[in-house]
Amino acid sequence: MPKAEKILERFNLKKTNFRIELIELFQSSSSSLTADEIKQKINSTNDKVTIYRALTAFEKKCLIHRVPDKSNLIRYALCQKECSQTHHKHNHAHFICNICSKTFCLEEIKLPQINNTSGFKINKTQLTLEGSCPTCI
Amino acid sequence: MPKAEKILERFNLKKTNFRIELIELFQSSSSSLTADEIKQKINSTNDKVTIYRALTAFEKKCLIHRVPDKSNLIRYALCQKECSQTHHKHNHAHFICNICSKTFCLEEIKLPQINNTSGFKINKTQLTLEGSCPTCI
DNA sequence: GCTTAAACGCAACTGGATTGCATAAAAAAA
DNA sequence: TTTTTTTATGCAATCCAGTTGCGTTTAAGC
Repeated sequence: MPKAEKILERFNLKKTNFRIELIELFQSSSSSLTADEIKQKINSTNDKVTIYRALTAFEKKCLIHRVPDKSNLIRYALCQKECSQTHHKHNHAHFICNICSKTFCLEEIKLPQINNTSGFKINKTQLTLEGSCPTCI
Repeated sequence: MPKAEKILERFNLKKTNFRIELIELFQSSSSSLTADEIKQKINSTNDKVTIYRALTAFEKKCLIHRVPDKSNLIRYALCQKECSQTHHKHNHAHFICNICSKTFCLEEIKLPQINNTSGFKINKTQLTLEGSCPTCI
């Protein structure tokens, strides 16, 4: 796994302490994160605005991607290597735990191939599973 | 299709003008609805709180179900006959139009069968497609 | 070191959704 | 029909995740 500093460099982002910590947090997390969870886990004195802006910047560079959330929160997970700086390419399912509400990327479950149907032009497919995660089972 | 009054009766809900109109609106809508869209389409003088509470009541009775939304709004669509008063049973995909932002239920696209995987217990599967709907294509 | 563009922090704001509580209206009971 | 009970409604206030403006700080390139 590439060092956080290297990643920021590659994406032309400044290496601030907070952003380095943020990338490391994503790398060490098995599940996705909300702004609030980030604030708690990093235990940062940073303003929430800083968190939101970092997330927006990371998303724009295709470093992280939004994942579904039960309570309609904005939730992010680290992207795979396949994602370029301009295009997200995800072909995996997402899992939402109904007990702890965390969201996980299930790389091993690939998306089904759905073709255009009755006037609908399909550009993107998303598969979201719900249940209990390994820790809550 | 059952009359709105009959439905309210069956679910032990009072037959108020607003709730009758609301059910009829859902029945005549090809796509799902947000609280705001409902207010505009019914052109009601009703307070937004009344709309939210009606939606919550309908959802509890399994008369409507939540569907995904791009902007994290709460969005509902009418349930199928298979839904009992206590359990939702949906096996169809949802489609989000990236142009008009409406969400549609695609009854003809069935959900793939996904089995439990590496410690995750799967209770529910959701398939969300994105692209352009027939009107926006 | 100096410059500049990106990142940050504070405060105020936005907007969808929720809560409390008093009132109105529908359904049930008398 | 009248009374009682239960449910639905309306208004006001509130909540809270997320955003915007703007002045300040800091990293990085010269």
